[in-house]
Amino acid sequence: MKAQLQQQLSAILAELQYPSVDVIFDKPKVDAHGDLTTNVAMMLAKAVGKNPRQVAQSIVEKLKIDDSFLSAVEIAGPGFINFRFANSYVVESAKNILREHASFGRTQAGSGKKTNLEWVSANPTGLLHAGHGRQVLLGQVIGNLLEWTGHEVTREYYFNNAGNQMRTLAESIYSRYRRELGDDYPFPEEGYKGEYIVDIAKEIIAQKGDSLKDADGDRSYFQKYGEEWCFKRIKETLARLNVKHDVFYNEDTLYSTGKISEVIEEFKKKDLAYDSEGAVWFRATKFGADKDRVIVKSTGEPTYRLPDIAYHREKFRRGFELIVDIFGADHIATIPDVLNGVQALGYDTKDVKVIIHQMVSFVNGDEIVKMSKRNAKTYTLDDLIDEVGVDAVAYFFVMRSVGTHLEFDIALAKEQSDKNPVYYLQYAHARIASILRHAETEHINVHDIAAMMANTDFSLIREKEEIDLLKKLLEFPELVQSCALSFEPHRLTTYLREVAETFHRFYHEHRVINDVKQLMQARLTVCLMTKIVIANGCRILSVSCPEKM
RNA sequence: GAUCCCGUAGCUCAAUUGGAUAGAGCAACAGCCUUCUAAGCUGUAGGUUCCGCGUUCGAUUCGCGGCGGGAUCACCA
Repeated sequence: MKAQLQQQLSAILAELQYPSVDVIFDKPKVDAHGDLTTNVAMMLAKAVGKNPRQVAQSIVEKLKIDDSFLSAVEIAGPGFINFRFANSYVVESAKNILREHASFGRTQAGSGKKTNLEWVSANPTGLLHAGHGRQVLLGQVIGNLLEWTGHEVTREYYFNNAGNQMRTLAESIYSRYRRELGDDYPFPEEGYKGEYIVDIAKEIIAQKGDSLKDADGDRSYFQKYGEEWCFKRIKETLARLNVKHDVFYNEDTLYSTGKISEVIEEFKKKDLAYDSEGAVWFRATKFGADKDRVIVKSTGEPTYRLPDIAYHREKFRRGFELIVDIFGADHIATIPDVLNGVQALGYDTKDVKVIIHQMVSFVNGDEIVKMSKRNAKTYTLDDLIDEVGVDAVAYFFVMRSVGTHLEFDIALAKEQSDKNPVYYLQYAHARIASILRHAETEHINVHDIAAMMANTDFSLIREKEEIDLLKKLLEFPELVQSCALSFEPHRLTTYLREVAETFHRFYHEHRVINDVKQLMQARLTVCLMTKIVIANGCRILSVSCPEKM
């Protein structure tokens, strides 16, 4: 429809010898302005030397409209041309929802682009805390959106099980181990204070007793044990949220295969790196940074920048055409260095999309929930899931745009009432399911979609609330596409809320189960279409949609 | 001090990526259940979109300058 109109309008512009401009359609906010609007007349007004409404008039006069598609074309406001869909067009289009059902909303906008999505990537030195939830769910939903738009997505988790942090982990466990055995052993200055360290130490005692007491500085057992313990827990937490990574990429492979030294040499050859004070420096100032950055410490160990750069290069080498990273705002400083490094190696950074989300704060009603790391008792993501449930966690973490700080109200999230937006959405789905169950007692097989289509007289779908609802449902594929391409999953929650709202209004105005068999059938079909869209949307959101509440 | 993000109704946030009368949810007030799920619906009230200047037919959106909040500025990741 859009494409057709676009073509026709472009032809008219040419015929009128107006300069050619892109004909773009928007969906007006206000119902009175129709279903599609274009601002071409305003764009042209100046060049043509006429006022926008006159320009619009001249265009509309040439327009041939097919009234099975459009019921009205109007010039409005400063010079908008507004189009209103005919009901028959809306209803006809809506049949696609039934035809495609579980795939309705999928498009090929990504045209099979090989995409690497990296997120979570927490090192196995501890548990995921509640704040990690935002990243976990953002990545999950963005991954789903990319799949729904035809990207070929590899979900990846990058981790480092060597270096400082892991040594600290081992040292922390060892210290707790000795203390649990009754020794007065010092706890490392920057050690991990969480109580899970004590749990790990106790497990080791249960298995090995005090046999590791005099390890003579060798902490490898503790490190390995700690790493495996933490990773197991992290994966379990992710699994509760249905998050599953395809690849766990170990930073160490970058060393063992020589990718790190390769980058250093290449940088030096290009005069992008130099030795000084016993360290190797990256000429970040060449890319506008305020000072150069160390990439290899005087101890010989690289800083995080170097492996990050090598890692991104490997992503390109592995054939990915789109590379998506999700980071919290606390990592913001590292991004320019990595991008500059990758660019210096000859790759186009426009194929790297870095999504930075702002931090999360937790409140419980009026009370601020602290999750200080100094505190031994941290609030973990598991704790949060236990408290509010998987669905609320999934929904709440993506319902705000990534650029804003997210305030997560635990009291609201666990409230099973209309205040809670998750329940509002799920309730709409359950309500429809309930209606469909009633239909089955009327001997209508609502699961046989082909039969539903065949038995429905679509011309009976004509109430305003029904048409409004179908229009809303028909926005779904384009919305999914737009959310995916702009990496803005929160807009999906906004949309689904509107769907639920539009459905409730329809439900309130029109009785579905009624004595007029044909009318009932038509309305059941509308219900089924709505159910399909809500279910598909929920699947993208990783939120369940219950048949009963 | 520098860099990045944010500033919209009492609170939490949207706003189709520059469009028309800035919208939802909570909270407040007033209505609607003998009938498919009231976890719902309808209505009322609530605004100098932080301030100023600019760009243009048109700015919450873009640019510049302030003010306020957050994050980051390691030979930690």
